[in-house]
Parts: sequence; structure tokens; C-alpha cells
Amino acid sequence: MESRCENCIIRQFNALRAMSKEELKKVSDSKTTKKLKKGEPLFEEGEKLNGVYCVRSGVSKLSKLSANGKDQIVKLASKGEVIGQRSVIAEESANLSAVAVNDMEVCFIPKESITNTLQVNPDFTLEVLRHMAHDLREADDVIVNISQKTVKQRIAEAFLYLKNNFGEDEEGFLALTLSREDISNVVGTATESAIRIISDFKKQGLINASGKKLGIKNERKLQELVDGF
Amino acid sequence: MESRCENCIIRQFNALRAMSKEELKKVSDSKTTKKLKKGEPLFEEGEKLNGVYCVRSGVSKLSKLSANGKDQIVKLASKGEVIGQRSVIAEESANLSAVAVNDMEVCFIPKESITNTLQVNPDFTLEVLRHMAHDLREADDVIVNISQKTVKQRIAEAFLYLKNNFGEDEEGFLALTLSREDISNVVGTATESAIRIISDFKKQGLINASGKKLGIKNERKLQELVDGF
DNA sequence: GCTAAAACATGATAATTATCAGTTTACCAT
DNA sequence: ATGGTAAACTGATAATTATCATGTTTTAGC
Repeated sequence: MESRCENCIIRQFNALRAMSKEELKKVSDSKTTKKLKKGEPLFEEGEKLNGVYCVRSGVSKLSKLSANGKDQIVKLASKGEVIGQRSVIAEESANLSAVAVNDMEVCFIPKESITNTLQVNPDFTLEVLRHMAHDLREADDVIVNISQKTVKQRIAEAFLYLKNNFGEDEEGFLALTLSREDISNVVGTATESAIRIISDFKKQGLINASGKKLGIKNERKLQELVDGF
Repeated sequence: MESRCENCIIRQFNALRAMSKEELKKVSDSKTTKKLKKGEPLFEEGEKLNGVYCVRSGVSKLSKLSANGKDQIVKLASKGEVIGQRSVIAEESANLSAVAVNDMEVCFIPKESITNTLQVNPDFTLEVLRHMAHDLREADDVIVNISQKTVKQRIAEAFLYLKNNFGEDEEGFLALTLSREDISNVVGTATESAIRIISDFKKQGLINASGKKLGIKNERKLQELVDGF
């Protein structure tokens, strides 16, 4: 049996919490649940979206392909985040692709449930607006980082970001495991460059690595690196 | 005598057009007009904003200082654009500095006029949301460009951007004149690198330059450069 | 119009980063 | 458990970009 949005804890993390009982009921009646295996796409850039996706579990990378064939990851979305709302609101086709980084469970919410509410419930609209304001700030910060910091600094920062946003497991490894290629696509560099720097970090004792699993060993030093010594 | 928002053409370009007569009247009664000379700041990053600025004329650069002392320009805002709304909505201090690129005239609108309307007028809130969705898309695109394109490509793109967004004067020069340093801060590179590439473009006949004035000579070639030949 | 300051320009060099080519390792499906 | 495949790694080299030093031109203010 499908669970209802009304009882969904995830909702507390996003704008859906500002919906009225009735609005939420409509969403719940029209939503569908979808499971994705690691690597499967939610949607591709250029696609028309008929709704948004609310992440219940797992992580999705939002990325854009550039002319030289490399993907740039613009955002990692996890539990509670709503994917695709920018495109739905702007009534544009998707600017980014969304692909599952690990196994995911998402709810698909048809766009009508969202757009109707946007037109009549200012609480909801304002809440969505606040989330988007936050995303915009983050995007601005990424622009500054990517253009003013070295690859080494950006990779150090990525490690700290992964720890702060996705936490660590019992053994102290980062809870979100990204491939070296994904890391390079987050920081915007060649995969080989990322690999080399990660190896360096390991040799210097800043991080530890066991296969794909990566862990932070010396957070202070990493932070110093980010800040430019 | 001060002009009234109700009669202001500029308003058509931004979310204020979705305000009701009464709301607009309040804005008009509480707004103040301000003139800025080239180089003067509207606000600095970290500052608390008590309202937003609506640009009547001139252009402002929104930038952020990085640890290495270089400014990164994140956006150029001109006629009709509202500056500072992201910070006001998120109830954060300013993430960016806003400085006049040329002489400007702006209206300052106290934040209460905005936030009150946001809470009760979904048309207005949605309109602001749409504008922010647009800004977010642009920011995402900048991230991809800056990390995946060469400096040469980004400078070529900047020229095309300046033409498309600010137009040309009677003599075919770009209507918005930026210093080489500002250009380097837009594309995220060292000033010397920008200067060198601009000189190159001139030698190759892609652009022409007379002092600070810059003009596009061969738009097709520039576009080919951006697209990677 | 003159002058100081700012902006622009160029060369030499160093540092960073990408690319290519190849090897080793880890992981998944059978 | 094992073979095939993708990911991780390494070295050599090239390309891009930053930095520093210095000279020249332009601009803005008096």
C-alpha cells in the first residue's frame, strides 16, 4: 500500500509543508512512486517535464553536458528535495539532466497540482521562492569558487561538502560514495586530475580511501587548504 | 517632482507589474530615488538590506570578492531589474556587492512593501518566483560555461552577451563599455589574460577597439569560437 | 591643455591543468 | 570463484593560464 503525503515526514523539508490539507490531498491522490537503480535517469536535459520529483531516499545528480562531452554536476539532491520545479515554474524544458547516484525512491507529482497551488496559495509560493532563493545563492557561490579557486582547493571543499551534507557512516567513511569521475564533474576538472589530487590527499593523510569508499581524516587541514593556507 | 510607480514603464519588466493598485500605491509612497555615479556602491556583501533596488537607468555589477582578492562578477543588472530581492526574501545579509558600472538611477523600495505583498498576493509572488527561476537557470549555465570552456571561449561569449543584452550604439560599438578588468571578472580570469585575448581578437578582425570602446566585427566567427570551432 | 593616475599592453617565465597512452585494480554477473 | 568490464591509477607531455615586471597609452580632473 502506498503511503500518503499527509503522513510523509519528508514533506517537512520542502515547500509542500505549506500546502493546505485539501491541496495536499490532491497531490497525494495524483502522485506516483518510482524506484530508480543507480545510474538510471529521472529525466534528461531538453525533456519536457510533466511534473516534479520529490526525493524520498537516495541521491540524484543534476548535471549538464557541455560541448566537449564532459558533464558538469550543478547540484546533488537528496531526501526531501524537489527536483524539476525550476523548469515547471519557468515553463521551460529541463535545463539539466537528473540521474540517480545510488538507488532512489522518488514521488512524481504532476505539475498541475503544483501550478494550481502556486496561483492561489501565497504561503506555498513564498516557501518555494525561499527554497529557490537558497539554491540561487548556492549557485552564485559555486560560480565564485569554481572560477577563483584551484582544483586542489575545490576538491578539498567537495570533501567537506559531502561530509556536511550527507554525513558519515559508522566507520567514518562519507555516507555518499561518488566515483572519481563524479567528483571531477562536481569540481569541474579532468577525471585524471581529480584522481591524482585524491591520491595526494591520501598520501598526505588528509583523507583515507578504501576502494570507492572515501573518508575525511584531517578536517582542519582540508579546511585550511580551502581557505588558501 | 518625483514620478509615481503607477506610471513607471520600467515596472513592466519586473514583478512589480503583478501588484494591485493599492499595493503599488504603497510602494510608490515609500520608495525613494537615488542617483549613483559610476563606481559607487549600492551595497556591499555582508550588508543587511532594508529593501530592494529597482534599476531605472544604468547598469550595476553584482560581484563577490574571493580569498585571492579578485572580484567575480556574477550578474549585470540593468533597466527594470530588481537588485537585492534574493537577500530580502531569504532574510539573509547580502551575498554579493552591487556597484554602478556607469551612472545610475535607482528606486529604493523598503522591504516591508515587498514582504507584505509576498505574503498575500500569489500573482506577485509567482512573478518574483518566475524571475528567480530564470536567474537560477542563468547561474547554472554560467557554472557549466566557466568550468568547461576555455578563457578564449568565455571572452568570445561575453562579447556576444554584451551585444545581445545591452545592444550597440550608432557607431556599432557595444552600448555597455566595460573595462578589461571588469571583463576578466565576468569570465573569471586574470586581467592580463583577458587583455591579451582581446588584443588577439582585434588582430584577427573579430572585434574592433578604440580605446575603451569595443565593438563586434565578425559575429559568426565569435560564435564559432564559443561553440568550439 | 597638462599632468597624474588608471587602464592597457607585452614579454618572460612559472604554475596549473588537460590530454593521451597505458597498466593495474576492483567489482559485478554468471 | 572467476572472467570480463569499468573504474582507478600512473607517467609523460602538451596546452592553458597565472604571475611578475615593466613600458605605453588613455582618461579624468584641474
